[in-house]
Amino acid sequence: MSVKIKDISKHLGVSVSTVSKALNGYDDVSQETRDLVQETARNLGYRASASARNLRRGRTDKIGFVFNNALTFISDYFAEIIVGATVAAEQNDNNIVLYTNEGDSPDSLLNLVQAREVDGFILVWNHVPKAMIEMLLKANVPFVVLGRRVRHPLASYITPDNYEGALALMQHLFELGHTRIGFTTRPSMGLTNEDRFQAYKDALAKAGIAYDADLVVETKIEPLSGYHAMNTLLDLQKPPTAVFAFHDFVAIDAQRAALERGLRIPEDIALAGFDGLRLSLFTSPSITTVAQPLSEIGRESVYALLRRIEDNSLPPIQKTLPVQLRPRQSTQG
Amino acid sequence: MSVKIKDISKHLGVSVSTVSKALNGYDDVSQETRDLVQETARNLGYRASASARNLRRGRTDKIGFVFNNALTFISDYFAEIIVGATVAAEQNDNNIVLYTNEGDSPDSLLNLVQAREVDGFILVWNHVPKAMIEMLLKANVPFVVLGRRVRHPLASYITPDNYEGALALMQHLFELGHTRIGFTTRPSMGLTNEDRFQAYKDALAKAGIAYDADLVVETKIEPLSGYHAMNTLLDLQKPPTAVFAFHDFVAIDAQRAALERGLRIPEDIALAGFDGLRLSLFTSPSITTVAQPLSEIGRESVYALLRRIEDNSLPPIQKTLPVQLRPRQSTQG
DNA sequence: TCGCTTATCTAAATCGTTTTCGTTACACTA
DNA sequence: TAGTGTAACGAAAACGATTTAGATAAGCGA
Repeated sequence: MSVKIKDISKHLGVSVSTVSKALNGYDDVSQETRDLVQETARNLGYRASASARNLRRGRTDKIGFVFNNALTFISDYFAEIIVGATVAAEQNDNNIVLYTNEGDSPDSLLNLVQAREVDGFILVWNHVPKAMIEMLLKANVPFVVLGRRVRHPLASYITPDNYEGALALMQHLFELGHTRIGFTTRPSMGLTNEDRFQAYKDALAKAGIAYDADLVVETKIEPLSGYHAMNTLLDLQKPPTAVFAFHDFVAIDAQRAALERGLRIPEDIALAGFDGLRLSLFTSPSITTVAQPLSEIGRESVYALLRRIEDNSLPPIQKTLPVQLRPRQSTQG
Repeated sequence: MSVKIKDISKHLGVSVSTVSKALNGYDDVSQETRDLVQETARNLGYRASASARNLRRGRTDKIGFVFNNALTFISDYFAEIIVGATVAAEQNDNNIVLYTNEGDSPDSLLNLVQAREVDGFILVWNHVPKAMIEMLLKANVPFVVLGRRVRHPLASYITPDNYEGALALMQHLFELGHTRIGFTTRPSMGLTNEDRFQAYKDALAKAGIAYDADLVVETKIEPLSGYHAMNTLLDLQKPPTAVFAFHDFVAIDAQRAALERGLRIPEDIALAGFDGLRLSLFTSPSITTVAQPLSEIGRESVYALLRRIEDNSLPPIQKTLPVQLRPRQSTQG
């Protein structure tokens, strides 16, 4: 059996309360006994039982990380964020507990909330339903939405700057002389898509280029959606000279479509993605993209959540982190 | 405040013990009250407090997943395994808690053990020091090493079949007519490297080809190691016609070195990697590799660990999962 | 009717901490 | 000298479940 507080108490002939206080930094214990307690605790290899401690303190020092397991697909995203979050949590004496949540069922999350296995949640989903946000707020559960903006004024989130990133990307394409630029949307991605799309339109307007609805193609979350989108664009009477794909996987698919038609990239058609997945660096040509600060997003989400756990009545934390344009061969040659 | 067992008890006018038993499937409670209890539990939204339950039962229903955060680098590996593990854990009413363990310090792991925050550990490291294995065995902590073989007869592990995979890869190269095959080793990877290397040598022997030490180059875990290795091999007086890289990242680096020299792949030099990272599919040419059953490895590790948690005195579980050759352009054209 | 078994329930101990509220002893002040 | 303040400690009550050991009542056979 493992060593308990009682063992230290007996070993030293002091009460358990004194031992506990000595270990937890209370000030009504003499320096002498404090040292003694800490030393024997170390010698005996004592570590407080997490369950007992949690039960009494009403805190678990654990953070729930709820993800939609479709994320495996974009493994860079998942891995870097989660590692960033884990490290940040550990530095604050917390740990991350993983939960998958398939089908966005509010019930299952509600369960987690009520079991109080964790002090709060980081939600990593493509789309967080409004009903879920309302439910979490009503239940007064600390939570942070990671990786996407949420429209609710009371919800906390940490998001990459999709708008500015897309703007920078458009600027990059303008500088290379493109005026006819295609865009692949993905409406199912909610505000992430909306922000990138809005930046696309705003950039055009600011550059004095008329918006052409023909140049905007919708893609779904499925293999080859980028492939088809690119073909649609190239089949236009007046095809674009550059394509801004909603994200890197779409871009990779789109690239294949263009190459199969014998087009040269970027000479015949330039191409850019978004998110900064490592994949986009290894394609040939490598694909221009906008990199998200993944590990920082993970870290900041943990910080934000910890603050909310500290005091959930504070105003929500809504943070937009800067992204970085990565010009590569697919636009620059 | 959340609803407790006492609330149900008061609500129905029965004792807390009856409620607890009704919920936990004891047989000394009538069907009638059992139904009643379960229904009100549902209505009131009751979920047992994890800490209280854990404290009393001496189990946490949580599995520690201890990883070396260098794993971010091979994000496919990390993401797929961890998602597989999480799903498997959830299906068995368990959850995964993440721990990073930098510097292989035995102390920090010992701490985790003693805090009994989890019922057991899955270790995901490049190299698990023998001292750590001994320590865990001595402390009688259930654990499973994931992704690599361990020499200790009492340690449990789940590993891909590195030997058979490498053998299949060599066979593939032989069939394509190669007899002069380079190999990049990575001694720091312990048995994983050893198994792949041994298969390389055994395959040569079986094919009646003399082993040539010049064709074996050592690489380290650092960027460009594959690049340098390939250059070394190509600088030989009699360079190989094919190179088997220890793993996909090395292969990607190696590929770049060959392409920069103006060589054609696979005509001038064929190339293969190992592990089946998605990256190797998107390079140009795509790289032949041996795919690990990642999500299965995660899942099986959880199963194995749960069985050890059930009874840690059983003989260790040592499982080798089949891998799959993925022939691609870098060998076949 | 008595005793025995069985079915159902309850009281109370327990898990290992933290934390509140006393208690003691001693020094110091007026 | 009585009173007061303070430093250091301890007893005991939580925290919210599970589980053991008893209690009660009903059912049944003799």
